[in-house]
Amino acid sequence: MTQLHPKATMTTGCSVERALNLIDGKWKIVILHKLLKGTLRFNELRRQIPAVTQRMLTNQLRELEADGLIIRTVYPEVPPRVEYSLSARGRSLEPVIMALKAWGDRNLSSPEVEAA
Amino acid sequence: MTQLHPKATMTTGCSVERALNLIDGKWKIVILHKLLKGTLRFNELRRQIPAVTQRMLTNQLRELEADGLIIRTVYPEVPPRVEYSLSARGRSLEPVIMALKAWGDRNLSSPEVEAA
DNA sequence: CATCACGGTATCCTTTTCGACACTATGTGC
DNA sequence: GCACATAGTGTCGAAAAGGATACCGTGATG
Repeated sequence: MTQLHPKATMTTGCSVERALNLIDGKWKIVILHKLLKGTLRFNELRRQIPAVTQRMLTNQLRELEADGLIIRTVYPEVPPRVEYSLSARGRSLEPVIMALKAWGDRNLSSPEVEAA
Repeated sequence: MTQLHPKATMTTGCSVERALNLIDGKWKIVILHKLLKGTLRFNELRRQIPAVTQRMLTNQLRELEADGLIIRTVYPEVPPRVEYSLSARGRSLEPVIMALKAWGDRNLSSPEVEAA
């Protein structure tokens, strides 16, 4: 409540511009996409997105959490268990993510086709 | 033909990741969004997106052109006239852009609501 | 006792991004 | 003659993003 949106404080530009501010960063959409299929633990995400480094993953997850798009649940166990899941707001991005994925599938899935 | 995708050469990750590679950059989606409404000249774009600098706008437009998302038409007149319009590929991003805009409108248009 | 897994931090460093500013050529208007 | 508009380019430098690596505490495992 006290300060929900570190990145969403801008008021300039159209809603497109402001929305982009929430999902910039190389990995955010990818993370959200993975979480669409269900809750994942930190290292499960790491394994699903091999190209992301630990620091980056932490970083992006913290920003997503700060923006209210995901929920971070810490289980005070040993070894520690931390689960990430989409918030309602995060889940509401599903149409965007799926539209992007559909576009990627249509336009990028077979590069040799467009080279032909 | 010879080398269409400077940014699309990556093959790693899912289609979502690869699609993101084409539309990263702060302004690309915004530019595409403006162009959805019709052809625009360079300075018209600048005026519609006041926050972008001239160098950045040029830069992003060149990348969009190189990725085959927009078409740049130069009219050899004086003063020079250059028009930018969406290619078919660029226009195919419309669902993504509109989904993002819809989301932004729903989630970001009135920040005070979510603070309540 | 050493190692591993978990979920991170902290630090350093390189790369990329991006803004500010100056500059270009040409024709028109003042 | 000077400024303005068009559509940029070039250079500089600051800032941010992002990668590599090392480290943390704990409990189980070997």
